[in-house]
Amino acid sequence: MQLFFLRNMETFFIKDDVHFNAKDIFECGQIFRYVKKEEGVYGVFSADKYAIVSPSPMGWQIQTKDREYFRHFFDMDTCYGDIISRLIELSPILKEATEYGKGIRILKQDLFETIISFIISANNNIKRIQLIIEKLCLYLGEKTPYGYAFPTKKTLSSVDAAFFRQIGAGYRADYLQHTAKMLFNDFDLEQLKSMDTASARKKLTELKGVGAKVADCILLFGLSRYDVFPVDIWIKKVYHKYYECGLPHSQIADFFVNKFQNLSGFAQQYLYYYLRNIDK
DNA sequence: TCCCAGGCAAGGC
DNA sequence: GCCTTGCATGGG
Repeated sequence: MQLFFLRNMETFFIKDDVHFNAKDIFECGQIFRYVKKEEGVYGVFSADKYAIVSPSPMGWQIQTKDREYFRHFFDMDTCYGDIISRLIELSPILKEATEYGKGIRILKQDLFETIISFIISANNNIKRIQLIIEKLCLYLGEKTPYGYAFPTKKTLSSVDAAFFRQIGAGYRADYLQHTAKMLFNDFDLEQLKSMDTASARKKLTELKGVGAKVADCILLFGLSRYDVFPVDIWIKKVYHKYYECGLPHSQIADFFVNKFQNLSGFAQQYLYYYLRNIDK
């Protein structure tokens, strides 16, 4: 096993835990700025921070300048074993889904980056989403020794829609331009943290390009709200394959939140990852 | 050529 | 409220 050592980086280890697996964490669809270096070895960016995750004889090795940030980022204070057993009690299919994706952890991502990234994600495929975000960082992000940071609110608000079109954002260019300006000028992200989930969702949908599904992704990955269930094309397949199927699209999220309550976000991510890789 | 991708906004009813 | 349509782009 080759170890990747970086200068000026601290190292910490996550002792062997079946509920921590780099592949599951990064490839389950929750995050776009990661690079697979070799089997089990990933570089991951969050805002202007960076870490390398690799398996080692002492457990998962995390190398970073921002140790505490990434302990929090990887949600190390949550016991995923408990969550999984409770989910299995709530719905039988979660037994297979959590077995398949047992190494998933829901990352605590940078809020601004999450908003912009998931606006780009709408009606798009993951490869292209990653490519567009990569260009965003390359052209507007600060250069660091390990790659480009995500652009700041100020920088992102200073470019026009033509820039976003040029990097391939398509019709989302206007949403991005408008929302970047809103977030820099008069939209207070901090207030969202003290709002209840329903109010925060309503507030988020005031942003251009943020509808019900994107808002739920922002709440889940950027605000650590677990009483949400983002419904995209894959979750619709889950719904029709494993659950009842008489509800209109707009009520499917409520159906799942009613079932999984404050574990909905976890359930959603296991089911999404499972169906995307099993069903294709 | 058509269909699809972590949907949204706008307009019709 | 729910449903339909148009929407940029690149890959299959």
